[in-house]
Amino acid sequence: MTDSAPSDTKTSSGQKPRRVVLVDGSGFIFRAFHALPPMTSPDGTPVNAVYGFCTMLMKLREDTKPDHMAVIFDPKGKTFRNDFYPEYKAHRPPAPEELVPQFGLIRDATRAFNLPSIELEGYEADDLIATYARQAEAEGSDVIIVSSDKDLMQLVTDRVQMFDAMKNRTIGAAEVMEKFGVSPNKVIDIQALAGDSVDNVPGVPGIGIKTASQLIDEYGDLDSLLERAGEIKQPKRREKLIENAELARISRRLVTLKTDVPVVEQISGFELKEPDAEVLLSFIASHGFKSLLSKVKAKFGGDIEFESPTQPGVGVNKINVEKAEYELVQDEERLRHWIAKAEYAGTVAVDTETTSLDAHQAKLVGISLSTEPGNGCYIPLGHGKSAENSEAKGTQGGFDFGDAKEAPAKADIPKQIALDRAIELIKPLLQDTGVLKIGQNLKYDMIVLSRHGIDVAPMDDTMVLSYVLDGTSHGHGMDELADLHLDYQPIKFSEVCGSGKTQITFDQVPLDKALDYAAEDADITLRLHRLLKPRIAQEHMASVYETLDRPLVPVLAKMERLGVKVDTDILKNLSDDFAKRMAILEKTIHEMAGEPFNLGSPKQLGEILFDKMSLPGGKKTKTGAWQTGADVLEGLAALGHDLPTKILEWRQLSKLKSTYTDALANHVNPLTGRVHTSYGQTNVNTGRLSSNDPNLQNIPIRSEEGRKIRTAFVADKGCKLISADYSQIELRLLAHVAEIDALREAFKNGEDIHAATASKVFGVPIEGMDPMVRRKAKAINFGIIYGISAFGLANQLGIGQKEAKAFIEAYFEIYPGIRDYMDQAKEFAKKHGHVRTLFGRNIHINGINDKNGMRRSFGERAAINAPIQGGAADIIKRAMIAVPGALVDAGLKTRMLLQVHDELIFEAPEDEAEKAIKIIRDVMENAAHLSVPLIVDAGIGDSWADAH
DNA sequence: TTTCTCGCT
DNA sequence: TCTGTGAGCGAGAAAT
Repeated sequence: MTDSAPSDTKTSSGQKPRRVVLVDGSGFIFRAFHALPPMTSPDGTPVNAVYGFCTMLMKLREDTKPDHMAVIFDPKGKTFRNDFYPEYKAHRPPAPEELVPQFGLIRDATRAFNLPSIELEGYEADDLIATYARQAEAEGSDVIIVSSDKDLMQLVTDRVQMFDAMKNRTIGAAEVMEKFGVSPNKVIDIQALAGDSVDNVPGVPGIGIKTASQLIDEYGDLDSLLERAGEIKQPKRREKLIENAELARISRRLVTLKTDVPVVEQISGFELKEPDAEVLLSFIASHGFKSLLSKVKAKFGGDIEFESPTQPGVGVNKINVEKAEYELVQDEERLRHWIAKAEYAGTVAVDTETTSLDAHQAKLVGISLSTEPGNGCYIPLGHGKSAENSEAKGTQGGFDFGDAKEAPAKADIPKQIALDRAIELIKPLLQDTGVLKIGQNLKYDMIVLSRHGIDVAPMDDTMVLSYVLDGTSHGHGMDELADLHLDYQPIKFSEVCGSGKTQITFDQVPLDKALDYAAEDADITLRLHRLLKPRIAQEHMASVYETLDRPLVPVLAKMERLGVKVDTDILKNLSDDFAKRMAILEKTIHEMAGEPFNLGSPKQLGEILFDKMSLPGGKKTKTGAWQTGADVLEGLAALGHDLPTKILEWRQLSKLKSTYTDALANHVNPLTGRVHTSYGQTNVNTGRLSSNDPNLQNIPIRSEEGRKIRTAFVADKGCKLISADYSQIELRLLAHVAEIDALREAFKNGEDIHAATASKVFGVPIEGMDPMVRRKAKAINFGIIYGISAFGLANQLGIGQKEAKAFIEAYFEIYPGIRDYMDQAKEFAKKHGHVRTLFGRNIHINGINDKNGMRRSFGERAAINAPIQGGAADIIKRAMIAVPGALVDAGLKTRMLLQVHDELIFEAPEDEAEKAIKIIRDVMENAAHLSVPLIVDAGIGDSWADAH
């Protein structure tokens, strides 16, 4: 190399030696992270360590004037040291969450500076540095190792120095002597004796650095010391050394850096190059390093300004969907390649393909990944017969399968990695705290994967991101988001699997078609993430996303996975009972009507009531049919007509039977014997959750008959159900938000809030109050939250509109702040198009500026209600995120199963239920600190009916 | 697929 | 003065 070297690289031939700078990238990022205050880039990613790294590189180039320079990183995973000492570095806690995304960025930064970014699987950065340092030294170069890691001090020589970039301090032989009390070439012996608790190097117990340096001073080196250990005068020390000689030798192997790593890149390739100004500036600008930008411009030229902040809104800043390249992964080697790629990128979009929309029964058919827009892979895992490549299948089309002998099953199954093996390989990636997993509705995939023992973390969900940003102004399905943001129409599921009767499951899809569809999903998810995530910070939604909706995803996944036990015998008995009574009612009604008709048909019923029987008060719906709602029928019943009364009874039973007792039994999962609802996190405008398949948020409670359904929701054997619900949370929130002193006082004093209101509005004492009076006040209290009108209240209470209007006026007099609050809410909504909850969630209000008066007042009522309902939803979300951890911390096995807007349901082992209830109540009541107390009512029982 | 009705908070 | 008249959901069945 010396002969062929270009003349401008100086060799040891008397001229100034060339200077090689080796940067310990992994060591630096940890120190910079802890040393520098938190910073975030415009997209909300934490970047303090990356910033520190960039300034350091700039400064280093200036100060050290290297001829060659490289940045060296620790690879992911175990190293050769773990092969002979598995405990090595085993106690390291996972990296802080804010540091995780920076691992990838720091490599990006290195490349942006046009510096080699070096790492090698199986070897620590320290070993690579050692190898390069020794090579460079042998070639007569000077070496500067940019690190302050004491493990590298063994490398210091005349030609090799260390440099602590954060303290701006050079470390030479003198500094090593100061630290270890010996010269650099004896550092290994000291470390072998003293050990290192951080890296979990054992050393010899009872011997620290001081003793070690004394001993090495006296005996020369470790081998001599161990050989002559018997000569040591202090009995304890002598024993320890003799006993632990082997431990010392292992420790020496652990701390000795490898100087003969089979490196791929050569030092000659580290020759310092000027960075591409445009690449570097765009990297720096995109991460918001303003002060660096001007420095870089001054040094390297270039002319890039900060991009003006993207206008919030839909359809801007589209990423064009360029030609994509997708790979079908069918063997372990390619899977390993993709896993490494994802580890290196630090972010990966993940999507699973399965056989069912029910995550609790779906069979995992394949996984797709994407690390960059335009790339992606699909890993088939459970494709079966007829899932051959569609072309191959086409050539088989001529065969008469009916006559042919059945081919061996294996021949029909396409080549794919065994499911268990693939899970084993991909699990570390999906659980790696250093790699962000991105999904679209990732909750589904998390449930499927959790059934294979994988807990996906950390994660981002593009569906949730979209919801936090845009509310329900549009849907958040992937096809819709792709169309909206990328102007691209992805392959539809129905194009791959068909629809209706001929629909096939994904395991029957030919691999080439499956690849196009599945890899595209991951690719698009990744692209959407790149568009949506930056908006979170720009639009100041970081708090809502980071502290509420994102951490809720794994919580919901867990709840759905657990499900709730339902006693199907109880349901069956109820069904039978309802059916009998319905049959009797049906007969009676047909007799009364004089002809048989379909009781379930509002149309036929309306014709019977109003055309045939000519009952009064008939009103028509906008489609021209008679209205037959409960209110209409109740009105007729009040006039003394029997038939409507019977219809109402029948309807109640019919509803309970079809919607609950029959339907619920069909939702019991045969594998778990429990019912697993699915929570919709992005369906409700105000921030509430919704529940579907089945909806467990509308299980009857108000009527005696309906309440029986809740007896079928039971605790597992040896367990109890706990129900904990917030008392009057929305009224309390109103009192807090609108600053209604009188209301706040009543809550602080623990008064019956409806009685208190009645007492003030109607001027009667609380003692001995007429229940009717309290009922009126209760109706007003609730009505107010929704922006009630005199008409509505009159209807509700069955009083005249004038009277109702007087009540409302009186109410506003008593609580004057309420009117102000309502006006402010409306005004805010008119101005911004949305309102905001206490916790920063924006709720879009449709029609607030509509010309149509009806639509506008609809919007106005929404503006009044949304901050209250949404604020309550935020509070219970905070509780849901905190409660499971609090229960675990208390050593309890109690688990959260269900949420019903202001109520949480838990399943607790019988003997810990009382303890659990205390913790649950405490966390829920402290989920927010308002100017009124939050109160939680909780109960224990064998069924939901008992616990409530 | 849409409409009506009704269950919950 | 008159509209139509507290909020937010999901599900089943009939009608289209």
